[in-house]
Amino acid sequence: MPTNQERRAETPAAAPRRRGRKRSEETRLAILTAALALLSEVGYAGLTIEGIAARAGCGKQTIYRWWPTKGDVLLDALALKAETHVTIADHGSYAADLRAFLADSFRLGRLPQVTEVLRAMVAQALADPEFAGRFRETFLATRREALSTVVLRARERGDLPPRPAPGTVLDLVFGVLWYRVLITGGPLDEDLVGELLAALTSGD
Amino acid sequence: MPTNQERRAETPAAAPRRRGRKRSEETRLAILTAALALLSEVGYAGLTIEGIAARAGCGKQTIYRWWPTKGDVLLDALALKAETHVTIADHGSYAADLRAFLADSFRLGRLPQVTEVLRAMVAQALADPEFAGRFRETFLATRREALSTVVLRARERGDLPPRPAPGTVLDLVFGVLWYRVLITGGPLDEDLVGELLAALTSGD
Amino acid sequence: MPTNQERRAETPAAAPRRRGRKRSEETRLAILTAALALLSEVGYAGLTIEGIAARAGCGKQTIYRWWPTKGDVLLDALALKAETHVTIADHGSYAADLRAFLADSFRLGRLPQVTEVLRAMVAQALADPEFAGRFRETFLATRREALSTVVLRARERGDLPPRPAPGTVLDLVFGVLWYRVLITGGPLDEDLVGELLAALTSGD
Amino acid sequence: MPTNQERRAETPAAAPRRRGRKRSEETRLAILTAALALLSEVGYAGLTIEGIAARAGCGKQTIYRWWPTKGDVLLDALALKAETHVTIADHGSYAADLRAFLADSFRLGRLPQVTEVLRAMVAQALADPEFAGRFRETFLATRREALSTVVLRARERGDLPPRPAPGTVLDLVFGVLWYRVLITGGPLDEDLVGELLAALTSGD
DNA sequence: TCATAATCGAGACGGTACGTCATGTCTTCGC
DNA sequence: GCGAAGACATGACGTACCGTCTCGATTATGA
Repeated sequence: MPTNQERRAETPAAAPRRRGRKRSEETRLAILTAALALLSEVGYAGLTIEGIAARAGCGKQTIYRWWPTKGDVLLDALALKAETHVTIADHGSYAADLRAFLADSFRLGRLPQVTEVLRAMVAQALADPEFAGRFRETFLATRREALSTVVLRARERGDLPPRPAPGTVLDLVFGVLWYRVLITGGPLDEDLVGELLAALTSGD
Repeated sequence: MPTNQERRAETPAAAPRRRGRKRSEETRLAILTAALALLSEVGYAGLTIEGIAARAGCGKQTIYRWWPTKGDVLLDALALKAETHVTIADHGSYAADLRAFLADSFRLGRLPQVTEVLRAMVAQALADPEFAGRFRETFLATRREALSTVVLRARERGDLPPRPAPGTVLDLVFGVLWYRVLITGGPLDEDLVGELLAALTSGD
Repeated sequence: MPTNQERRAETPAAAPRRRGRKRSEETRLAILTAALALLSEVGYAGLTIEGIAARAGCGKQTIYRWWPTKGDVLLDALALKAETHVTIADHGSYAADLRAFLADSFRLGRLPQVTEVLRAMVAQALADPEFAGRFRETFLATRREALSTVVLRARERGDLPPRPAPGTVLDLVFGVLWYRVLITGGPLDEDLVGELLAALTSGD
Repeated sequence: MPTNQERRAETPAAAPRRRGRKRSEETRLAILTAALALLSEVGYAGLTIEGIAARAGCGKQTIYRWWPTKGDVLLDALALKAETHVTIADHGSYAADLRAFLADSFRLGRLPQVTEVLRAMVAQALADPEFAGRFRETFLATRREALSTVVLRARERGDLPPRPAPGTVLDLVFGVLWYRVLITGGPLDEDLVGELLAALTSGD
């Protein structure tokens, strides 16, 4: 997952040398860690730049210099915290690939530390269209791409039911996932994997 | 849809006698109208109790007296604004019932005034667990109940595919719906109706 | 001491008959008592009409109907609480009369319940010129009149030193008294009586 | 007159190094000026922190950061506005010293801008015991000390009447002064100087 | 005896200011 | 020039009272 911390890089190729004191990696980690800790303790609404700075032992300006919003801090923090990769290896059939993808995704979605951040980022995205764009393009896009790979491979293999269309498959899968995470709090368990597989593969 | 404005009513049956000046219905409507207008103009993050009071020409206390958060104001405002009923009449088959339900729901979900409020209420729910409870029990519960009626009727009719299970059907339908409304902004169109019908009725 | 509770009496002689429910004496006493109690508990700054009404078990309007400010409530309450008369009987000499007057005044001024109210009324007078007028004309005037009687009697008797002038005597006596009550919190004791007598009678 | 603006200074000698942005002297003066202007326009009761901030063009927090109450703002503003020194030079006799002190004090006490602030500060002191302490220790103490110097010098010189005692002299002088300023609004004129001199020096 | 009228407790109303909190910007000092 | 500390203008928070205004329920005349 790409991070969004390179706000100062004017040109990606040139200008690798910048004057003055270098960015403190130590401080950067302190900020991300503090953000995650505070998110667990006080929730997204109670999370403040001021609080993160105090907890991280840094000045507010240091945060504002590198991240535009608290949501962006969390976006980076997520990459730090959880190994967010999911399996897209070829298991021989659409059903097997899909099962593996779902199992991986749900495993992550059962970690409270992960769902907390996910919920926080949606909250930020709902309040801030610019962040919503960054969120979609960095975080969401990689997830959709992964599942997309699985679906397209099934199509090539000739093993994909005619309906639902590939785009809809993505929306159905991520739909239930986010719906349970954001709204009902329902479980992401083996049952749901079975139900989804049934719904998405029965038309073959 | 039940509203949540009866904060003072201890017992629904008893206590028909309340002393003191009565609540001003005029002011109540002014507040709900102002909240909706401001939501469109400045978005949920920019919506403030102070702003609503100013626009409605009332004191802040009058809002705090009757609604605990700005989300609750919107919850009531939604009931005022849109006719939120969906069809659950019997059309003879599961597919027909489902198609009617989806058409109705999507029609509402295409109104920007409605999706604005829906997004705002989820934002509030993510930031405020107590509101989340009220939101689920008042707004979401009635939606789920409607679709539940359709599904259970199909089961009695013997017309419901063995999978997905009734509960999962609800999660799949509302999952895509909320996913598009909250996250991708994708369309709630006739195509999606078809895709959903295919996924939910193919297993028979 | 005249009270200021007759706000409705248009003409003192005529119109003794008014229709409708009579003023509740019970409530009036409850209000005055509550005001004094609260003054002791929370101080003048913390004293509110709302608090008095709650403590007295009456509506706010009932207070506003009869008294224009909380200071006026206290003005009436003072008459209820303390016997505020001072001796102006003739003791044969200016010095004796003055000593008796001072002893009486200081005795009252040593009661915390009395000084609390005095301080409160000055606070109100400083914030509210209209009340200041009522305060001067009702409460202060009677005090000054009493001492004035003593001084003028001495002049007739030929027993008053040429200086300070009668008006200044009043200002000196009440000056120290209020200064200690309002500002330094110094004692109103026998010593002060002696000092004042020395200063005011030495010129004879 | 010492000011009370050094709330942060833990030790007067140490801690010369403070990090972060320095206090804005410009803003400080704007606040004091605004407070005085508003006091004249709307009186002490109508004076609000919010109003001062608006007039001074600063945030409320900036006022709360440096002064605990509006009275403390005025306490500092007084030092800014009026040259509050009084003469305590040796004029050769108690009577001459006293006359000079009174003339100086009364001259200040005839300036409406000064009496306004004095009345305001007493109002605050009556409502707020903690402020009363600060008021006594900073403002009042220096006034009393000045007159005390005059009186004690007279005692050394052997020129002080046996009564009233030095402490009582202070109370008598400041008593009349405050009584006229706070309560009767009587004049602080040459007549009063004469009367006071007569009362305080006749016992020799 | 019954309408009229004033009072009472209660409590909602439009306001204003409170004192606090967090925002994002800025200035200052030390590394 | 980065980073900490922290002052600054801004603006919303949620609360407390203000003084006014209905309400329904009590009393009291006086016609």
